[in-house]
Amino acid sequence: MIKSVISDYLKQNNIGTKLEHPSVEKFGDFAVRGDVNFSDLEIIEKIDKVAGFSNLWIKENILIDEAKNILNDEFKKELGDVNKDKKILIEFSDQNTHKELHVGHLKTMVIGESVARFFEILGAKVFRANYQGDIGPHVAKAIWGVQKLLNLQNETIDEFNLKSNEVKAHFLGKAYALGCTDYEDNNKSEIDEINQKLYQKDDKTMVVYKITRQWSLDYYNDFYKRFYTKFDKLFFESEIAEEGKKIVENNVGKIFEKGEGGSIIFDGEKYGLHKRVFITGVGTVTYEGKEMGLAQAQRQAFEFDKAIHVVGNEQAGYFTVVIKAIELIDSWFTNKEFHLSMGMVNLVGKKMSSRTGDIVTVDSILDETKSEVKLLLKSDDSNQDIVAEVITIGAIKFSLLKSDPKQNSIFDIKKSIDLDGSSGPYLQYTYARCKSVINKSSVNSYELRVNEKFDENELPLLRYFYQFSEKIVEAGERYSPAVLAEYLLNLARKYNEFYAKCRIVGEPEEGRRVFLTQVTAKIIKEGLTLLGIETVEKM
RNA sequence: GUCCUCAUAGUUCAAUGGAUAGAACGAGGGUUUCCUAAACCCUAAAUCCAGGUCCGAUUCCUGGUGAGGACACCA
Repeated sequence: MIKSVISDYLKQNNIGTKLEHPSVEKFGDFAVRGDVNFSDLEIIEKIDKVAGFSNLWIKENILIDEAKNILNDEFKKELGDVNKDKKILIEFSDQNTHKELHVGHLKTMVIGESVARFFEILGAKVFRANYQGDIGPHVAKAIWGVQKLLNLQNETIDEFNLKSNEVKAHFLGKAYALGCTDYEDNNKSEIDEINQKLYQKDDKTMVVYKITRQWSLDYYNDFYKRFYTKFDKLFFESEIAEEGKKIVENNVGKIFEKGEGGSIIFDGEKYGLHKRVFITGVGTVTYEGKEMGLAQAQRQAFEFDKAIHVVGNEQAGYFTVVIKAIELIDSWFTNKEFHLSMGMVNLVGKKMSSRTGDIVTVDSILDETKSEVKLLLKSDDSNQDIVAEVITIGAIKFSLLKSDPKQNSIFDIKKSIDLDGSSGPYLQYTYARCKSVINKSSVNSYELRVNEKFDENELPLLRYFYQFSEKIVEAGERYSPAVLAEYLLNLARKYNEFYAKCRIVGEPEEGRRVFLTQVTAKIIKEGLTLLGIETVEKM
């Protein structure tokens, strides 16, 4: 009974599973595990789910149509309806001016950009926002350090200002580290004074502040370009601080309350969370307080349906409290604010810290990876530098995207970025290989016959294509580009396997096989684009 | 101390209650008169421990153990 119901169901839906497993009992063209024992309906659901994920066996005609849809971009139309008319604000926010960029920041930038692209292909209107800390003690420390270092070098800030973005940024990083070590030892009061002056907009301090702030911004801008990210708007702490403070003050007695020493706090404990200080006893607004202003500023810039804050998971507790406060102040924000909690990037054995200098700077990764890529390049490439750059960025981005963003990851400085195996270059290489085959073949487009038979080497590849759309949707729903990254790797492996076994050009099967190659190339290119990675035609 | 994550081959990661736990790196062995060897093929190698729920648990629950993080004037 069960068997016939399932069998009919599977046949109707053109679904079946592989037959080879020892624990399956055969019947007709289809199979199911032998030891099942629940109602017909339940088992159909289960099988459907299992079959939907792997070993799916759909009639070839359906598969061929799917593949054709990919080639002529039809699949994009369907995807565009998934999040149609949704407005998503994505905030990249763990950078501070006056500090150096490290791998952790890179992860935010790379994942944020990719998630943005997923929402775009799924039909949403996306607004990329960048939120940076350009005021506060860390800035004071850096400024203090800059002044000290310039004195030592006998150089004025205007002279130094003529140097390259990179030099200035590293100098600033060094100055910040110096400020940090000295803060603990003996110059606490001096640095605190600078911090006060920053908030009071003291003229002399502001001169140095403005110049050094620009150093950071210019430097970051270079990276945004190199990593194919651009922002619709930059939000700065210094600009929203006042508004945030006002909002907090206006809600004292309602949402906020007086804490110890004249501070203003939010008592999250009423909601099962914890208490946090929004305005300090001295009257300066904290990060939490500023967030109240940021929410409003972001709403003003873009009336979003959802705001996604791409920030490390160490901020998870912080965000639950802050989001609660935002929602209580203005119910418009209810269920719109979302913290995309990302795992941290740690160094082998220790935590990364820009205070102690235990960081892997973005420059060092770029330089090291690029020089390694250049060693692998064939010498007859005319535009070597462009190719090397695309592969370098691809390798770095992919290494950050290939695992679930929520997981913490470990970065090993000694083991540089992967260039083979499960890597960006592996995909780029497979793409270039496909292009090479396509160029060698005289077949441009091949009209597949009705009931065209694909042989045993071709079929595994054909069966893989239809999953492309599904994986994009899944990756979007889970905020996990890794889902697609994994799929692309598997597809590329399938293709390379096929390539190793079958000749394409000049064979009787050339038409079909070029078709498969074209679809593979198309998926890899579109897929990599979603990950924010470019391809090269030759490598 | 309270709370939150997490624990899978030597290493880095997959597996959203289903079939034989899947890759990559590293280790060992092999493939190029032939469309790109950044590739392909073969071998060895893993679910932290103890209970529970279920026909079925890496996945859910409880308790251990271990790692990371957050817990009032930092950002």
